[in-house]
Amino acid sequence: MTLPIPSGTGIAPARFSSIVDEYLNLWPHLPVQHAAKGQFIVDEGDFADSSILLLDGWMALSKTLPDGERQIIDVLLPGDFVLLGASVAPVAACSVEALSDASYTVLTPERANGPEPVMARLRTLLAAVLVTTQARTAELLLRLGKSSAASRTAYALLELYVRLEPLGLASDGRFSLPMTQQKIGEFVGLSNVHVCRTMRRLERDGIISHPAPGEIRIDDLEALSRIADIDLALFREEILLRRPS
Amino acid sequence: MTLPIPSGTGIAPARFSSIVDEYLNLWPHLPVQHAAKGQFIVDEGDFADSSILLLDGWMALSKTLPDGERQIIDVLLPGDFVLLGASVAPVAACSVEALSDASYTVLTPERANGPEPVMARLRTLLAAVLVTTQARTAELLLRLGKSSAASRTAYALLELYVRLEPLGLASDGRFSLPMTQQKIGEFVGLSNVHVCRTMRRLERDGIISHPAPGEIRIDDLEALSRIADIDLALFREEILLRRPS
DNA sequence: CGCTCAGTTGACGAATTTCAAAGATGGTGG
DNA sequence: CCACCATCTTTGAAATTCGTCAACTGAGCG
Repeated sequence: MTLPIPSGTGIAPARFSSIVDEYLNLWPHLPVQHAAKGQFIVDEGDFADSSILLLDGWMALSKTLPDGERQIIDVLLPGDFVLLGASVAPVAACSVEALSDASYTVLTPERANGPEPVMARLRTLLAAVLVTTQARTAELLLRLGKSSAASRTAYALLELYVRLEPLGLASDGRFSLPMTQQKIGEFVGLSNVHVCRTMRRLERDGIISHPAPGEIRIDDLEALSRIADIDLALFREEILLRRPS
Repeated sequence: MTLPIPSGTGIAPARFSSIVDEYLNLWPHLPVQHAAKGQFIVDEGDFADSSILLLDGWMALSKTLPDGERQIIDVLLPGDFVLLGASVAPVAACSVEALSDASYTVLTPERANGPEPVMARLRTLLAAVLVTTQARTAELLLRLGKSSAASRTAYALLELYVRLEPLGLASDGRFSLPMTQQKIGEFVGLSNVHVCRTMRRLERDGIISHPAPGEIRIDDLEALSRIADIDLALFREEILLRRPS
């Protein structure tokens, strides 16, 4: 199956996850939408009773305080979807922003909640993706609540790496990261200044490096996991879908 | 419809939420399970491919770091459910602990993913409950990342109050809170000591009071909302289900 | 060439944790 | 009924972490 999806920011083309295949097989004629880097697709408080299925590129779910402080709730990668709202709860709790140029499609209840067996299988996958979304949000919350700056930063890099790898978007510890330190700070709950200090230290300690602007390489996965307080094997089980064999 | 559910810690009997009604109408003969205060129903890393629907009492989703620090990801109230795992992602990312004596039932995919219209309606409700769960987790994450101790604490009290009210478990700003300051700290990411300081200050400022041990009264909802950086009306829309009229 | 924006670094101050100890409170067994 | 125990709350003082402010650097771009 070939799709008219533009290449994103990845260093290699994404292998589509099973959920994207499933959904696009079911609805082959759905319009694919595009968003430019920096564009907001949804704003907090908007009416929303559907979901977004990300096909290519990076997006962020975020919330903002009255004083302008922003927190990124979750980073979305190809194959992820956001349950934005539902008919009895139709208000979006988060904004959705494109971190890179991105393409996506809109998933409505009618296109997923039908009685057909195909849809039942789709729902099984959707539930699984939801579970992994919750799992990584929980990990993030744990670190925002109880961990140091170093641990949070290490965690963020590790989460992204672990998720990018099965998509073919990271290899040999190296991946492109289309986020400024400001945005990384919004993700892990630190000031941009402190993100810089923390990452510099990781760099000086030989744990990560910076082969090109916008790219990261993890040189010592073991050490990074230790700093992030992560058991990699368990972590992968929690936030990745089992590969259909 | 009358159910053999023991009264929880509430100061008034809970009116069951629509989702509980719906599910129990659909499966009237399901065993209701009980858990004693402090008991863990699920541990992080356990195999899990089903969900828990809380009928009565309080539960907490939590995660623990290797050094023993714990973060409460979400507090569950009657009518909430947790999507613990799914067939392609069958590992529980959180532990589930009873904060008070509680009763619950187990919700499996077979009991929700069928083609029957009743199940489709149940799924609509489940999706809505999921949306509200995500909404409050996002609010919490925002505060752990970007807010002061006062704001976090105020938020926690407010979230619980707003959720308890439509269940008939809070009236006139007053509700019972079966959590020690230690646990509140695990929820909002503060040390028990600082929770104490912060709540004492709110008390001295006449914003909350403490009519009895284990009970809280919000005396100045307006002020508490301001401290928590919350727009109450919008907040209610995001974390509450629309009442079926 | 100069502009802007992201990253970097230092110095300082504020918020929170940790450590320690002293009240409450409730439950339990004598 | 009381004494004791464990647990929770409260408060103070010291130590730490991180945010803010400010200045400088470097890369990309018109």
